[in-house]
Amino acid sequence: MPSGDDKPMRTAVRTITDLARLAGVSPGTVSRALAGKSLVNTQTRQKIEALAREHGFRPNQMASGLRRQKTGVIGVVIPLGHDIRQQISDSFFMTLLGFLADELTTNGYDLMLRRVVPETDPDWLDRFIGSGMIDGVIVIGQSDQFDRIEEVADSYRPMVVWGNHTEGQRHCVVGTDNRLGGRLAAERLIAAGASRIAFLGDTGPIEFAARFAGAEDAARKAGIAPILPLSTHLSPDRASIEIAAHVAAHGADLEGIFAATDTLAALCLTELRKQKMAVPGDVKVVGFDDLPIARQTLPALTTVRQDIAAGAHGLVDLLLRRLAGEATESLVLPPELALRDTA
Amino acid sequence: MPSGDDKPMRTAVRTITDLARLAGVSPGTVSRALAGKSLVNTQTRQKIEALAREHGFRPNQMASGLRRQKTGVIGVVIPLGHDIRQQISDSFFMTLLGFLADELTTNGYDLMLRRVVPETDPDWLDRFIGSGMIDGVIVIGQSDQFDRIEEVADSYRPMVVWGNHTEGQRHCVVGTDNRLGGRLAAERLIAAGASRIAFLGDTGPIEFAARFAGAEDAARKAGIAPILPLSTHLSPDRASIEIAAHVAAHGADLEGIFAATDTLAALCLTELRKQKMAVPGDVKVVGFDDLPIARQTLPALTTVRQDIAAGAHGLVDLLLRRLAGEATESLVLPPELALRDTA
DNA sequence: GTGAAAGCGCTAACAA
DNA sequence: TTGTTAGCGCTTTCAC
Repeated sequence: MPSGDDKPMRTAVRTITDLARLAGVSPGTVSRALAGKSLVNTQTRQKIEALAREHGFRPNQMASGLRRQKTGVIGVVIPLGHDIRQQISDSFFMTLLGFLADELTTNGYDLMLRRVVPETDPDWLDRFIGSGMIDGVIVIGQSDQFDRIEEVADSYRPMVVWGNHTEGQRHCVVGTDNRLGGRLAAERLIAAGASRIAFLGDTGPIEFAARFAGAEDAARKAGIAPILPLSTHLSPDRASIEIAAHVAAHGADLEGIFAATDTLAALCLTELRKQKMAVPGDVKVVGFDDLPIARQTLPALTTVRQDIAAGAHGLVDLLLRRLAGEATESLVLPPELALRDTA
Repeated sequence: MPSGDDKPMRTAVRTITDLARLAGVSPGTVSRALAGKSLVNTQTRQKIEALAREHGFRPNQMASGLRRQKTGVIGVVIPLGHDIRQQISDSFFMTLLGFLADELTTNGYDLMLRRVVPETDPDWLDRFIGSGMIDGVIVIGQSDQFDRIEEVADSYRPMVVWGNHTEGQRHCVVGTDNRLGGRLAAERLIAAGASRIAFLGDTGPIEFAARFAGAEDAARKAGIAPILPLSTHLSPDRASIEIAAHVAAHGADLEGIFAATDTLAALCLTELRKQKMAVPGDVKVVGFDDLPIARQTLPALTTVRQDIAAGAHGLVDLLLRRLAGEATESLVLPPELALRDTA
């Protein structure tokens, strides 16, 4: 390898002013040219673009943002409520995040991700919004922060939340009709012959509460015994232990289990197998979410599908509309039963 | 509800200057007070802090960033290579991302997430770095962009990459010793009695190539037949079909399968079951990653564990050091065999 | 310990 | 069509 420097040591072009000097025009013209404004001579524009490319120049987004009072960044925040650490690694949130990244990129926005623990930082939402770094915010999951979100929604428009829709709420939300989903799940269990049914999961979070309520609706309508709530945490480690105990205590009495998430359902199937209970023979199981894992459990899991891609699309679409000043309604997505082998 | 306005309509305090006026000091003093600098009178500081709290004021980060030439944001970029869309939702990347978010937050940084498709945007890395929005960048996965990353590393210091370490490379990388991991996997298969072994997955990506090479090392050392590479895509849909075909074509000849990822291993187990092959009786299987799913397959998956939390910690630690001007070595993490029931 | 003033890099009037 | 100019909100010398 010859020792010569191939690359000429050009003066670094770091600012629009540097580039202007090189092009023999004013900074304003460079700004206009690079921003694709119409009022620039084609030749001038081409010269500037060529120069920019040659020197790998890109306008500083912080400066541009400061001046234009917009950042081109959307904040995505995940409040970690009840179980501090588990939710984030929850496959559902992660999948949603992936779709969100795509949707935002497609619309020319960057994504700033923040995980917060409202209990230790009650100011989490205002802090994010007030940072001046984001043009709008998407909140993934209401956790136990419904009231805080409502308050903020009164004075801050560009916010959309993934979660449960409650009659009369003031913040714009996108989410599956959890109550209907819960009803579908329980109806399936009942149709498969179960009449002593349990709900597996914490009924505290509002989404789960709605799923539980939907199941109760179905039970009432069918005239069977009330749904038995069996509380668990969401982290796999704790949940496994809790599920084992629940199955040992109530397994013999149960004919159907409606798990609040597919993750819990999968753990439950493992536990039922360990305790020699046949699925769907002895007990039928229905999950919620339709994550990839639902196809791979044994037997394959019957579950309630949430359309995550549609959800992400809705979140971004509504947020952009609000950014444009539109007043938007919430979007409630219909769940759908994915019928497989456990019920 | 009474109709009166409880909240006094205060003049909005949006800038440090507004707050200065209220406090009867100069903007400079407010800046110093809020930044926690030592040279401010304690009384003045407290008055300013109280006022800031009362009005929910937070300094604008874009302005601060522009002035100080740093943003407090770290970019995390995921290049989507061979299979365009699948990798992101890959549970492994998502888990790593979760840990990264925590590590960065702990260190006072925000996280800007970007997914890029290098094929359609060859300039992906420079564009991100040049945006002026980030102080440093973490690249998750080398994909097929090894050379591009090497080039950039020559002139841009605050970058750390998750991926495979190659002798003599110039970019700072954190990752598992994939070759050693591959050797562990194959050695386990061999120890379990398999001597006709296949590698399931694309050997193109450098990480996977190293895993394959490690398995070949073990095969050579044990004097058994060379490892048979069975190529697949990573997206579950395509992979299922390909795996089904591979199993049908080669299943009878095989005693061991080393899958490039747990996700592929899980699909493979499903397929083997469908085609009535007993695991580990007829064929033994080892995965890679030790994702949560590995505990839930049937039989539970023997796999090679990557310590994702340690990886995230290393990435952030090295990046912060580089930001501080230190020259850092790459970090190669030791994989570990998680012995379960499939081999 | 505090104020005044300059300026980070960019954009958008307003002129020319 | 282009140049000039005045800031966006903040930090940081440099005086006092």
